[in-house]
Amino acid sequence: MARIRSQDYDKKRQSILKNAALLFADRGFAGASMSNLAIQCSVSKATLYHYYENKEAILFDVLNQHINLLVVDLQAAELEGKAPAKKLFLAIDALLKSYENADDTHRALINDLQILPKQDRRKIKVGERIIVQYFTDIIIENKPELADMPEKSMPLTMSLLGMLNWHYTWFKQDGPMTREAYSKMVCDLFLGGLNSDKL
Amino acid sequence: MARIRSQDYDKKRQSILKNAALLFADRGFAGASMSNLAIQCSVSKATLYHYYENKEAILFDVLNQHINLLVVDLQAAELEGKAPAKKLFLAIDALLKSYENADDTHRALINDLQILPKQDRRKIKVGERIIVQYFTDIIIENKPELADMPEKSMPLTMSLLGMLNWHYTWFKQDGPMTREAYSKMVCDLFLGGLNSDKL
DNA sequence: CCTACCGATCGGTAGG
DNA sequence: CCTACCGATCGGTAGG
Repeated sequence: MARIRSQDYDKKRQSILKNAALLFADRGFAGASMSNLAIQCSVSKATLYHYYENKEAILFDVLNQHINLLVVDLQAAELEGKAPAKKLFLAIDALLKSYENADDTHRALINDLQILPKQDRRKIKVGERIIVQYFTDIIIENKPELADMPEKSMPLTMSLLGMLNWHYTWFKQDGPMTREAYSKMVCDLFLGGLNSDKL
Repeated sequence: MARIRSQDYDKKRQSILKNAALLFADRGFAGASMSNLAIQCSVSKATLYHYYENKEAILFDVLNQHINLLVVDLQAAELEGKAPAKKLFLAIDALLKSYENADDTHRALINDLQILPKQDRRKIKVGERIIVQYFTDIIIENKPELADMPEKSMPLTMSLLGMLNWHYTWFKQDGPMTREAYSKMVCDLFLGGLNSDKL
């Protein structure tokens, strides 16, 4: 017999995730209690345990869905046949757009990933590595001689990702610069530096 | 009557701070208990409350000492009379060197600053703003027309600080690139981009 | 600076 | 006999 699930099972699960990400980002994993989360979700604590085995499983799902969405959004960028510089801009912009409205989950990833047991942490890191490789490949397309210099291409990739991953700490939605304008600035800054004679 | 302090009062206080930073970075502020900390410091829990009024006061001191040291180390860099590009390199290198052995406090700053009450948070942010201004001034020295364009210089400064503040997530002490070599790479990358015709 | 505790709240689970 | 929950409370531990 097929098991029957509540009509809004997925909707409720997503609501738990959304609220958990907010709480984890706000107070940290340990500081966010299951009671807090239950109230935030307008369900009983027991209901949370119906959807998730324990608190850690919620954190894992928050981080896993976040990293999966980033990968999907990046791979949805249509780079095929574009010039290398254009590809870099599109990739940067796709990542920044994916970060939009995901500040909470981004914070949770940065702050709380290490709390997960090794096994789970490794699964998240697989997604992170895909993103790093994605950008490394585009950077190498822009400067082919880096292909055989991982000791240079790695720090360069991490520098680029540093700019993008730090963005949430200072960017204001209603500031003087749009997300897309910042994508362009980062792309120009990075490529300008990459192609200067010093590097 | 003057109160008498234990001979090693300051030494013990620093030991508490050092261990607290480690615990906060490892488990987050809420996840690090005063009991954990007492054991880590080989003192009783009551002793901790002899040195600090409460748990938040320890966090504040960790973050405050960290940010103060960063400011001091930056201001100790001898920039006087150096060329603008050289100044940028020296400032970047001073910050990265100051981060050395301070990964825990850096993590605590990123993850747990928001937990402090507004008043305390503001005190820490004063130090952060000094550092941002310090780099902005040097960037403007390297590209004077940015002086009247804060809507451009601000994102540029934050991009540079993003690279530096993200460094701890991937840098390995025994990796192929030294801290100083990375300072040089970041400096060349940033100045190369800044002086390219696109920006 | 210690042991011995407190009010409260933690993550998780019982019966129905 | 199932699922999807609820009110109440478990044994331990938190900050103080």
